[in-house]
Amino acid sequence: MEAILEATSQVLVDQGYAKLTTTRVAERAGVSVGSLYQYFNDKADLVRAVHRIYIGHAFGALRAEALRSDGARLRPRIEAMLSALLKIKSARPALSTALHATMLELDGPAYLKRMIDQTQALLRQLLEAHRDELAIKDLDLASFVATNAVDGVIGAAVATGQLDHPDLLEAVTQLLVGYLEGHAPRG
Amino acid sequence: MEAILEATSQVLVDQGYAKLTTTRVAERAGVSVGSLYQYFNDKADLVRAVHRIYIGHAFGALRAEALRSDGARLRPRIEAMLSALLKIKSARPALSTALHATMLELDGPAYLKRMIDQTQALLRQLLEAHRDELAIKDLDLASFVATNAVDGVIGAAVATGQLDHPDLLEAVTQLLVGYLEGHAPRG
DNA sequence: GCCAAAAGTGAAGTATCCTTCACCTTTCAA
DNA sequence: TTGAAAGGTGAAGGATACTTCACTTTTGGC
Repeated sequence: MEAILEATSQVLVDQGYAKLTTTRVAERAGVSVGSLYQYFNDKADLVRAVHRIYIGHAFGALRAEALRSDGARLRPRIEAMLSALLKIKSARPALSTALHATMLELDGPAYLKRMIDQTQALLRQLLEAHRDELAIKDLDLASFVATNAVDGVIGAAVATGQLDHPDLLEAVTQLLVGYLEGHAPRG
Repeated sequence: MEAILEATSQVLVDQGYAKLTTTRVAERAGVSVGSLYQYFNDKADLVRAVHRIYIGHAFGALRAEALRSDGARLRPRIEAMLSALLKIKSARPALSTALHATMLELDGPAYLKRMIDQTQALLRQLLEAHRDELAIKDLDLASFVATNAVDGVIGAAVATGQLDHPDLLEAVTQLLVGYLEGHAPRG
């Protein structure tokens, strides 16, 4: 089953979901087509499983980093979390892009909503812990904007193969912290 | 042909690319399947055409807004362009999301690269015109980050149906301007 | 009114693909 | 050793899709 999931990831990365067939996955996994259906209900289920694992991994790392840096100032905490995120994406850049595209196709906007809600909740918790350092009126809006801004930048960096740009981490950190700390003046 | 393109958009929005068949498109357009192939080479070509038109529309509006606001300060210019962008997305929110997902599936990361390059170039021009107001070392990095941050936030807003949030425009403007103007202090 | 070119039609050909299931192989407790 | 349960196999069924092309309809210049 491990082999099946790995095969799915590989086919997804270098053929795309449109060309991901049960036969191809089985072939690459070194098992027969029938075996796929022993573990997964159908083709979509297979991809969702890969995605679930990947996402669990990523969120786990982010949550862990949030805990580990508890007590520190906002900026270093955010930088640590962003650094963890970059590290995860760097491990298998193409996979995260391919999974994103596939889930978008499979579950449509509903998928995006789930992702956004989850990330937003994570960031909102962080912001609440640092509420006194900030002067944010609408925590929900702020975490929504911050979450998706980061996601946009990092997603683009992954897709264009610039994850290892030496100044990326600093730039994204600055984007986030600058927004969060500096958006009071206009209030 | 207009009808075919519109039918494609509609099917894409409420069925997704996986269920977009030539038969369905022809049906909704009120023509026969054969007619599709008189104007387009194949199914993918059809979707690409819709996308091309949509993107041309969007970039045209952005460029126009950039010209119209020539001479003004950076912040109002950016706000004007963002406002134009929000207006375009508001017109057919589901379409922009559906097209994005489909092109991602069709052309993979290559599609993203093209989009990013185009937007980045547009923003870079703007930044160069205001170089004296800013203290940016790496214009490329700055426009990359800014571009994709905005794209991430607005894309998420579209997908979650929050495009009409009253404070969205102000928040995104602040995100962008804050990043561009305020990222010197660390240099 | 005529006719050739352009536009339109849709049944049929060809190609995959997903999924099932009857059968085979391995595992392992008794 | 035995035999039943669990795991694995892959050919075949059933369904759907893309694309083509011989044929019909419309258009528009003369």
